[in-house]
Amino acid sequence: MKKHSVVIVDDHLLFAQSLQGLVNAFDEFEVLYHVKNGSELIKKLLESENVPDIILLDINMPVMNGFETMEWIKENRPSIQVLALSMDDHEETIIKMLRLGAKGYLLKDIHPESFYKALNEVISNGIYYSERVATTLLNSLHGNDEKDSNSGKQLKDTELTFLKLACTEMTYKEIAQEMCLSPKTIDGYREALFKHFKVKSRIGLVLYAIRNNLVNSK
Amino acid sequence: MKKHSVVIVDDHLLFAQSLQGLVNAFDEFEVLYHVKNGSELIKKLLESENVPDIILLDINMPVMNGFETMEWIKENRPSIQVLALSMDDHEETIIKMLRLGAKGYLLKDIHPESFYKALNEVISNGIYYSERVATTLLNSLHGNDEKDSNSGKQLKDTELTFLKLACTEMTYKEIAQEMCLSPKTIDGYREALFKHFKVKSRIGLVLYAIRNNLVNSK
DNA sequence: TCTGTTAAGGGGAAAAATCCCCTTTTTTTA
DNA sequence: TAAAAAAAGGGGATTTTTCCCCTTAACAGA
Repeated sequence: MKKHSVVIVDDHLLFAQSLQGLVNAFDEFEVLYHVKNGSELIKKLLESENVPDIILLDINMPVMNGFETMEWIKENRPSIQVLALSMDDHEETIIKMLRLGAKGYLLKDIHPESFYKALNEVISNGIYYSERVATTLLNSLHGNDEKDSNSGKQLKDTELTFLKLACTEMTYKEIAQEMCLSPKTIDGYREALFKHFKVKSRIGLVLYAIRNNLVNSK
Repeated sequence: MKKHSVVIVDDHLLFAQSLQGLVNAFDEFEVLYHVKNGSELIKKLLESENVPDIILLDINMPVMNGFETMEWIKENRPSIQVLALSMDDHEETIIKMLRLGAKGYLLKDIHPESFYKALNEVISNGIYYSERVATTLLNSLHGNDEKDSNSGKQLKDTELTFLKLACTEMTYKEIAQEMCLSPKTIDGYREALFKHFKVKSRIGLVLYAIRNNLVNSK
């Protein structure tokens, strides 16, 4: 029987290498190669006819992150099953990734046996959720989450731009200039986001944005 | 020849498990066990006479993080060589960990061969630095780092307390009450930290603190 | 075409944050 | 032990931030 082929995309070489060992230890799977980021993946996919069955995709990577990479795969290699693989258990991130077309979302603290199960399920059913992810999504659906229930409506471009600049030492006046809008309009965005995220101050906004990976904090 | 024994402390089970496979593949090393956090490590160390040669210690963990764990090891099992193992390449974090007694600092994007080298070096020389860590430390010594050159003088307890509360939606007035100090004193801390970190606003302070892991952002 | 919605922006005031210069009391240290 | 440095706190002014209520124009759906 032909083994299912897996590609690993993760900037943590040590992790990628170790994970490769783990996957290769499973009878049904084998790792074709692993790469450090989205750009490298695309290069490899373009230059090789050997299309993998599964891509294990990290989200936080330098150069080209998981979201951008996922978009490219969806556009150009829609037949590949993508499992997102991240330490980030924030709802915004999970939903964003699944919306982009990931077939499952694994947290890096997953137990190796569940990982094996995930690989198999994504091959047979085309979908897998880890338990904690499922719980998070359920909470979201039922609105049981104080802070995270806002993830439904996604931010408009202009709001996101504002948010990014708000996570900066700029004053609102400077942000307004940067965005070529009136300070009053900026104030409107501010108020909208405060309500949306249920925060009380710009500090709260920054913390929320960082915790939910809406801006890259580092 | 007896193999050198290794213990892995990391909350990412998948990583820990994979890494265990990698380490066991080296002739000279074998993994005794791996645990999810500092508390579990201590429990294991206390109930077993089998003292490991090397501990691979993650820093960001729930329950009991790498810093606290390192302190305990230094106090109670000083003969064990500890290699910190983190994704975090910020100077503050590296220096803090090395000050606490870690014998080396590995970044998780390290190449597996360097990892093997690190294990060997820490056994033979009792010390190892990955290249990027060494570079960071050199920059620090030569003061070539705009923002990070302040890592030398470390914060006083009271300043750190203030900083943590500043990374919160509390107003300064509330922080003052919480710390049982006059708002004016708090204002003094604020100004001192602004100068120390070369930031212009409370937002800047929060960003700096998060980026340098002075507070735990998540 | 009427109507509801949304983006953009204004007025104005209260509350926080920022800044600079100063006093008093401890604590260090030369 | 006298001088220096550090810690706690005050006065007061200027900006920024935050809030609430209102107007106008564009636009989409029934």
